[in-house]
Amino acid sequence: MSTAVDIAGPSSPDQAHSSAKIPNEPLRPSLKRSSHPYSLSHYISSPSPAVDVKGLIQPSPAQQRAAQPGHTKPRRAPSWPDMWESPSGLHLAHAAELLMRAGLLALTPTTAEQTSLGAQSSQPDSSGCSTDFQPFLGAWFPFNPALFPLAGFQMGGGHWRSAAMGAEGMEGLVAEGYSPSSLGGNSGGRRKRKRCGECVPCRRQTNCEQCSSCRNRKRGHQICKYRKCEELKRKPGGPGFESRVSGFDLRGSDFTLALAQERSNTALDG
DNA sequence: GAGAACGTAATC
DNA sequence: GATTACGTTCTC
Repeated sequence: MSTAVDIAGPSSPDQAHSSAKIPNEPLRPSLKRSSHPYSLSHYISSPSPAVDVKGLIQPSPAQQRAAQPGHTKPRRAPSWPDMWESPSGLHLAHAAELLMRAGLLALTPTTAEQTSLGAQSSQPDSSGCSTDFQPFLGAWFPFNPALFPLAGFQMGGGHWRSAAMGAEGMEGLVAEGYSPSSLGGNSGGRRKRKRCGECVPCRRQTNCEQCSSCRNRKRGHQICKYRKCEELKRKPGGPGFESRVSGFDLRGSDFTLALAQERSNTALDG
């Protein structure tokens, strides 16, 4: 079992079976083929000396039970979906907090970051929207750009930019999930979007095997409902489509609530 | 409108 | 060629 931090949740033999074709990474190989030289584990493998990240970022007890041998069915605890797999994104908040505690996420940008990000993220995009996560975490939250290329994307002026593609003019379309090949225009009109790789469902590594999509995979040809990319759920050009990137669908949601709760717990612990 | 079924693009 | 999964159509 890998000791690398598993952002998307638990893994177990049965889950390995249930997602036989799902790699450890939550992303499809095409996204995995980023030009970025490091994996997530690379950034997490050198935790700050004061905090044991592996100890902090662990599956829930229910997941630990599920990961134990002998479980033949991914039967979940009554609390399912738990924090790690909650479609609401709570686990993202938790992970962010944990990373911050571990010093893996800076609360304030370094000078270099400010400089580089000032040239990228802080620039308003065409819609006048700048990328800033401060409202969501109560502090400047850089969403360390080094992490984004893991999915082949990186932040850029409020749009996702394909790091692998590097086609500036395509970033808007890439943000909408269109693959470069699908943008060729000679594919007969059928354009398949790709998973963003960054939303909560995309980060899930395992199929629930219980939703209708999982149960009916042969006929349905659909990905697990809990792994269905939030971006792909939206229709291109549909309402709210333009805000999907900067907001991560967490604006005003239980994301900040979870953070507040976590901080409250921390204060109590401390 | 939601979910199921199907066609098929994309990938391995 | 097999598999996965997005997009569309159909059914309720």
